[in-house]
Order: sequence, then structure tokens, then C-alpha cells
Amino acid sequence: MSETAERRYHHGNLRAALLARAETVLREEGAGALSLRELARDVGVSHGAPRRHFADKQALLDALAVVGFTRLGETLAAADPGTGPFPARAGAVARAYVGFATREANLLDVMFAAKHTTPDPTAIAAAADRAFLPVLALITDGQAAGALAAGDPEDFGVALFATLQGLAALANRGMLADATLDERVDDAVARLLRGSAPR
Amino acid sequence: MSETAERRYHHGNLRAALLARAETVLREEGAGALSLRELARDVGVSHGAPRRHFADKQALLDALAVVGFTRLGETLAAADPGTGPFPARAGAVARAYVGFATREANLLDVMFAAKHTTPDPTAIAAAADRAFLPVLALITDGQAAGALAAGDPEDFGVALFATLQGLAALANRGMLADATLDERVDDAVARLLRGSAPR
DNA sequence: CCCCAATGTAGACGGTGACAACAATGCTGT
DNA sequence: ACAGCATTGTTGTCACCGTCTACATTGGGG
Repeated sequence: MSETAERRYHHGNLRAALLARAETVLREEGAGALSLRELARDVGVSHGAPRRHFADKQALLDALAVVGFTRLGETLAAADPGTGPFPARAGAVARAYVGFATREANLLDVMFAAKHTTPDPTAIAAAADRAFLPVLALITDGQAAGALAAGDPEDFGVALFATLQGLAALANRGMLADATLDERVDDAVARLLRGSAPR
Repeated sequence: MSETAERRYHHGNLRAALLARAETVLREEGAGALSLRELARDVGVSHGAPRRHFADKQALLDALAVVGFTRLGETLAAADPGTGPFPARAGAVARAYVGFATREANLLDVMFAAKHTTPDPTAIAAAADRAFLPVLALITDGQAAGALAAGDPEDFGVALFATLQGLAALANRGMLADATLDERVDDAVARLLRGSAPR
């Protein structure tokens, strides 16, 4: 438990240390730069050690994805003021999502990578579902308040999520002037809300 | 020029052969399975040969991205009937885009990967712009026909593209029941059109 | 208190991308 | 026609990676 990283044989919480370091490397250099061996080196452990905690590299990536969805869920939940007009709440959450998606672009790539198959595939899906729960609740509120047409909240949720995910993808690929991202979000969400109002 | 792939010293069009083989591997096994050495083997050439045509692996990926955008452009152009009510045309193009995006999911990942930096970054961007030209024209038609509010066509274009890209991402990640993808597209596009009509 | 399961180490293997030195080829100008 | 040269392939090498196996060190539970 010492700060000075004395090398004892048993690290103590290698798994957490590897994940933490991996998250940093991921943020700063991208998923391609992640190497189990280098992570081990960074953490001061032999190259075979990570294997005790992650069966293979994909397992590490999957664990990162779970971390990412958890963080995302917190971000979304915190962004919803909980009261006020629905469009304002939706806009706040939308901007929060896109903000997360651009701030943590590399993490997002890992979260939505297609390759998840490692522990049980459900772990990541469950984390993702949990992350979006607050948004579903928000949509239900919007329907109750008469801002959204009735129906399965997931219908609107899918459309909203798709829009935001697409905008984030555009921004992360540099296909949007960054300065205008929030405006794009506001514009797209406005269209979606108009098109989803009760008729 | 013989069919039986006699091994002469100079392949003739190694670059095209490598790209073609890479496209197949990409489609069948994903970007992670792409290996310059294996491609060289497949094409019957030494492991160092690809280097003459692609400075590094990223250059190969970038070339694949250009191919992808070209193919996408053809797909989109072919999907627009050119006449008829705007919503029908837009729906057809939208379904075509999502169809391409799911059929060529791995290629799409390469096309929208963040890492493009290789030859001049403009090559891919130019190919992308070209691919979306027909859609911009369609939007202009829609405005002229009174189906869309006036304004910069790119505003609606960005919103539309973001929506479709997001839906494709959801589908490719298995977060959508595949059977319902087209319905999701129709629903989302309908919302967007309603929200983008002149007021 | 001892033994075992968990955790970390050390070494090896095959594969990869990148690079350099060298060989074959075909195009160009004369 | 042909010499010379730029292009294109080849071969060998290097460092690195992920994975696997055999072994070492722990610490905690019977």
C-alpha cells in the first residue's frame, strides 16, 4: 500500500492498475497503441503477469468498454437537470453525450467495437443498458409532459441515440468544424423533437 | 496476362491485386485480420513487395477507404430514382446507405477510422465528398419541391447522415434486431423529415 | 502450521511491420 | 538496337507483440 511502488512479488491489485494505465494510454495514443507487454512494463510487472487477469488482449479491451459505459452512464445521469422543459433537458443530455463521445473518442471506439466476445458478451451489453437507463426515463417524462408522441420510448431513444452517435462520429473524424458541434447537436435534436411531437 | 498466375518477377499490377485481396479479407474477417505479409503470400509475392505500393499498413487501409467511398458513392447515386415524391426518394437513399453500411460493415469501419494521415489526408476526404454529392443534390431538390425548409442543404444533410450512420453503427454492433433495421430507418427518417419541413 | 490456490516470473515460439541491401525487369532516349 | 536507369520484387534482419508453458513466490484457509 506504499506510494513508492516497492516491487513486491504480488502487486496487490494488478488488474486495476493495468486498467488504469490502459485507460490513460488509450486516451492519449489510441487503441492501436495498447500493448499488454508495454502495460506490464509501465506497471512494473513481468510480461506474462497480465495474463492472470485478462485471458487475452480482447478481454482487456472488453473490460475497458465496461468501464467506459459506466463512466458514460454517470455522465448522462449527471447531465439531466431533472426538472424544467423537456427540450432543455433533452438538449443538455444530448450535449453531454456528444461531449463524452468527443472527449473520450478512443474509449468510445473501444466501447462500440464489434469484437466483444470475451467473458460473457452480456457484461458489456448490460453495462450499456445501464448507461442509457436515465435517458429512457427522461423520454418517458417527455411523453408524460406531452412533448413527445406516445409509444415505445425506445423508438425515440434509438432515433436520438443514432443521431448523437452519428454526430459524434462525424466530429471525431474531423468531418465537422469542431466549433460548431454543439450547434449541430442542437439543430439535429430540434429537428428530431419537432418530428416526434404529438400530432 | 495469363489466368494461371505464372510467377513472373514483375507481377504487373500488384497494387490492384493487393487491394482486391485486402477487400475480400476485410469483408470476411475484419480489419484486424489484415496482414501485409499474408496478403503478399495470398497474391504470390514476397513479404517485402507490398512496401513498393503502400508505404505502410495505414497506407493500405487508406487506399481501401478511398475504394469504399467510391463504391458508396455509386451505391447512393444508383439508389435515387431521380423522380417522384421527395420522401420516397430520401427513404430509398437512406435505406441504400444503411444497406451498404451493414453489408460492408468492416469496410465502413476502415472508411471512418480516425487514423487517416497517410498520403495527403485530402484524398479520402475528397472521395467522401464525392460520394455524398448525389445526396446533396437530392436535398436541394427537396427544398425546391417544398418538402424541406430552405437553408444550407448541408444542415439537413449532416442531420440525415448522422442519423443513418448512427443506426448503422447500432445495427453493426448487434444492438438492433436486424429484422427491424429498415423500419428503424424509415421511422427515424420520417421524424427527421417532419422536423425539417417548412413551417 | 502446512499445503494449496492464486499470482507473478522466465523463456520460447510463431507472426508481424518496418527497414536495408540486392536482383530482375522493362522503359527511355539515343 | 541497346545501354542505362528507375521501378518493382526478393531476401534477410530487427524489434516487438500475443500467447503458451513450466516454474517461483506468496498468502490464506483447513
